[in-house]
Amino acid sequence: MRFSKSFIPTLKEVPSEAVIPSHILMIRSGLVRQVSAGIYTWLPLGYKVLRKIMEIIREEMNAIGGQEFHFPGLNPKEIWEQTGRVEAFGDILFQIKNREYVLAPTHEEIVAFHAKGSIVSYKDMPQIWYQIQTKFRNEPRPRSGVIRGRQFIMKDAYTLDKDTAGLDVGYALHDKAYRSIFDRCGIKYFIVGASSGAMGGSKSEEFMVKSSAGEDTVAYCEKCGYAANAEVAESVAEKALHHAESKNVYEISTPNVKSIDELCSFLKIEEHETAKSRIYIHDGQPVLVLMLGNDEVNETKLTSVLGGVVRPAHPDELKEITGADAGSIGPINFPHRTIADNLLKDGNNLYSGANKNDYHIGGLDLKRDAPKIEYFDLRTTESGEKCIRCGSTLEVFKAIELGHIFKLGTKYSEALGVNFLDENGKEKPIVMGSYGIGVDRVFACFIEQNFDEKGIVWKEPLNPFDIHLIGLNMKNSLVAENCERIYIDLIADGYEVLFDDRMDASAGFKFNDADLLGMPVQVIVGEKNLKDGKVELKNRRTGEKKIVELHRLLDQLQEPI
RNA sequence: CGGGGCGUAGCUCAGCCCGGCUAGAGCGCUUGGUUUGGGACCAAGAAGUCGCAGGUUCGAAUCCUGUCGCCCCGACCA
Repeated sequence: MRFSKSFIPTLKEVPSEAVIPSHILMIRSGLVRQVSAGIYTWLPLGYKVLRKIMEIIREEMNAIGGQEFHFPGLNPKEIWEQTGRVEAFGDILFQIKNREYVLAPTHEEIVAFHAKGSIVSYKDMPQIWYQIQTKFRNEPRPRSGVIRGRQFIMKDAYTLDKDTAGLDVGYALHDKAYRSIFDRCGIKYFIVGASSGAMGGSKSEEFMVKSSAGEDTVAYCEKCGYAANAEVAESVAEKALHHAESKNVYEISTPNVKSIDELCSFLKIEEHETAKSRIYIHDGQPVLVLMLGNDEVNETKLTSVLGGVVRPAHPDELKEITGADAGSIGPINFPHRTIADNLLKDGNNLYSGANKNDYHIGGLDLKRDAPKIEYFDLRTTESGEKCIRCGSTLEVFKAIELGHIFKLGTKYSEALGVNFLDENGKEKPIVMGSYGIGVDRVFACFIEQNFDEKGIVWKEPLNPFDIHLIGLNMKNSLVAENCERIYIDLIADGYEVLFDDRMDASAGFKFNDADLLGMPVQVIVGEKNLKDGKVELKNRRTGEKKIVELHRLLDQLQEPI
């Protein structure tokens, strides 16, 4: 493709609306343009890459027996009301003003609609139905470029099975297909077991990419692959000590000591010898939550342990409940329920608050002094702690969800009455699975993982072009003529070539555009080398250059630069 | 939805606090010329209802009120 005739609007300056690298580079290199918050146009070069991603997805979905559909984006609202999801999605669901339609944020309802009355026998299953299509969600806050948009492209697939054993098979096939898809796209990802949330259903896995632009926090072990959402992640951490000799409880005056840090430096003790108290209100009743040292309470774990509604106590409630302000609260003589983190079990000679302002206690023996205490895993996992599976070091970081596979079960088939007859002539609801991939996110994540200070660094197979042919000074007839011939030869040899044939752009301008656009190989044709019958090859990723004989160009391209 | 920031030429931004000639710069664009191995140079030029509406004032990009949009943090997130 000739650059001079292409719409590739590159930008020298960093667009003000973009913050993360992929977003900045997608705009600067003319791949996308924003139309409104969370709404983007894919420009030709970007759409070319997007099509490559979609084609990989298509191939892998077809390989597991998937059949491609094209479901409507516009859905009757009625069908969404039948599954209760108008309410479940709430404001996220776009609703059409002048007709009773909604813009589909996903397609379980429509799949169930088509299955109903058509998939009527156990002999009709299994089925794998999928599509690659635009989805609409009224996100309250779109962000990070195409990573979270109000309109985005999703590959969504659905399995229809007669029983859960069949569902297990379909789920495993998708797990395999997803690994192939992300592997082929050259993306570094990991897999997290997750809760299914508002989709309904049981088992699910998320395919994640590490990124500071991510919306989930996960704990990950590089060595064994253990990965979990930080809300549920477990780790091995050092327990509180149990000393042979248990001291008696004694009061210590600690004026103005409010935090564990201050307590440690005031008493010259280790964090590990202290027990921190936090007060929560659980269904209206106070609960003291005791943590070892400075460990943070994981409120998701706390909520799942307690059930019901849990919130931190307000500062003015603390005094009323404990007799002291935050910083001096402790478990001794606390008149309400007390729960503690597992790490504190059997701990003794601990320091904690005295429930009296400006006083702490020493010699706390939990078994002896707070016998009714209950122990649970309540702590927030932090980077550097040990993996519960292999003992290696865990890392905690932000991540982007690229794909999600669910075992839905019969939620939608029951709601919409999608039944079949089994081997015994008995009517049963179809068992469904649902599987999504954020196609634009694959694109953005690839860039997040493949760029440098000059621009994007594409690699096979997503690169929009194989070769960026740069003609320096196209007004020089020697350069122009040779470029034209090279361009034709490269295409004839099967390469996809972007030919920078612009007459008026200076050399430096072209070099910088080429680095920004990031094709894997640059073929640089200038008067200097051409006089000796040579051209230059540059490897975009390594920056390495090689001067080669023009007549040996095609051979040289076969070899690493 | 809570907190913060921004809206002036196609892009990046200055001017606004402290109201006052004809609203600026760089990049980009047009024309002509000179250049051509790392974002060239000279000359001439086109281009803005200062987001929108209302108000205060002799006078508003600038002050006030409202409104819309965009970005960031948080909440939310199949």
